[in-house]
Amino acid sequence: MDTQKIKKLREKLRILDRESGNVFENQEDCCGLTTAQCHTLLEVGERGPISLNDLASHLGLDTSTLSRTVQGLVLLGLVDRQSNEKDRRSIVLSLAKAGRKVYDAIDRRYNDYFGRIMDLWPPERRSSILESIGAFADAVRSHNAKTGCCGRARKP
Amino acid sequence: MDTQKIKKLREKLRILDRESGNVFENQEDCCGLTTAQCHTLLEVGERGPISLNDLASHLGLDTSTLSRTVQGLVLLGLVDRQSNEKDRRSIVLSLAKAGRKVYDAIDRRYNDYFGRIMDLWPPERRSSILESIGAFADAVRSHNAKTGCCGRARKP
DNA sequence: TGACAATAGTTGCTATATACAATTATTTAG
DNA sequence: CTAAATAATTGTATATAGCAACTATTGTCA
Repeated sequence: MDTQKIKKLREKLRILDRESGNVFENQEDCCGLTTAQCHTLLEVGERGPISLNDLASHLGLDTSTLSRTVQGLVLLGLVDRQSNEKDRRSIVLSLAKAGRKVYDAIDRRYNDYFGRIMDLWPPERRSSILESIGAFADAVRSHNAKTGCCGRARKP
Repeated sequence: MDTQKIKKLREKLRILDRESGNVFENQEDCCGLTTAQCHTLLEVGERGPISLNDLASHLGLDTSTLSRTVQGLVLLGLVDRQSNEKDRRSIVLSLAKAGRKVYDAIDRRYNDYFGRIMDLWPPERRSSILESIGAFADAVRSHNAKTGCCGRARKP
């Protein structure tokens, strides 16, 4: 494929990374949480109850890193950390009551933010954009998985 | 717009962020450079000669952060840092000869990587995906700029 | 079944990346 | 000409991350 187009794509991806990466990565919009805490809380909300190990895989993080981030959320009373009775090595993470509230607030803001952007286009255009981004993201992921190219979570 | 679709989009964006963010963010593929150095070198290659200030804006970084990253690249002999004779407060960054070589190597790998992904689809599909990602990235950027939503580079 | 391997999580250590505040040198404005 | 503004650097602090070592379990197989 034409190198110029690829370079253009790379530039757009950089823009997307910078611009959308920075959205809400500030304490006001993340309810006083740090970026890592915010991501972790959202992920627990979406996937919980979940073990630390599984969550680390989804986030592509080392368990040691996540362990500390979770520790912060537990101390803030936002996440519950219970021992799994079926396998007492493992723990079960879920949203605490206060965590649910914070999750909902952040979730709503994210939805508003991206909703407002998508509303810039007419409906068919929206679907096409959603579809393209989805296809591209999936392709990148499966390509990485196939080639073992990157991301420590799948290296070994 | 439908909340479910927005949440799906957010998930795809997270995947994209994690997967494509991690591409080449390892020393083997970045020729022994750190992530920040790698990004900076690429940006100097694309936009140089450029002042530290302007480069920091493009990267959305504080000048102090970039100053240190550039310092590393200068010490490695990859970037030239010259004083601007028109305004002696400012400096002019450009690729050194060795930096050009490293730039070319990294650039080629990025192009190969994304080229291989785009080649998964037939040509019309490719154009549509490129177009969608471009439009979305631009929309996010202009939305952020308009609302002053985020990114320290534009906060003041 | 009993030793040894594998797994889940935590903690110690270190490196990287980043921002804000203060400082220096220079330029621009009033 | 002095004062404000600007570009870069340096001092300091924090967040994020991974690897290695360790503990506590669970699983395996001889």
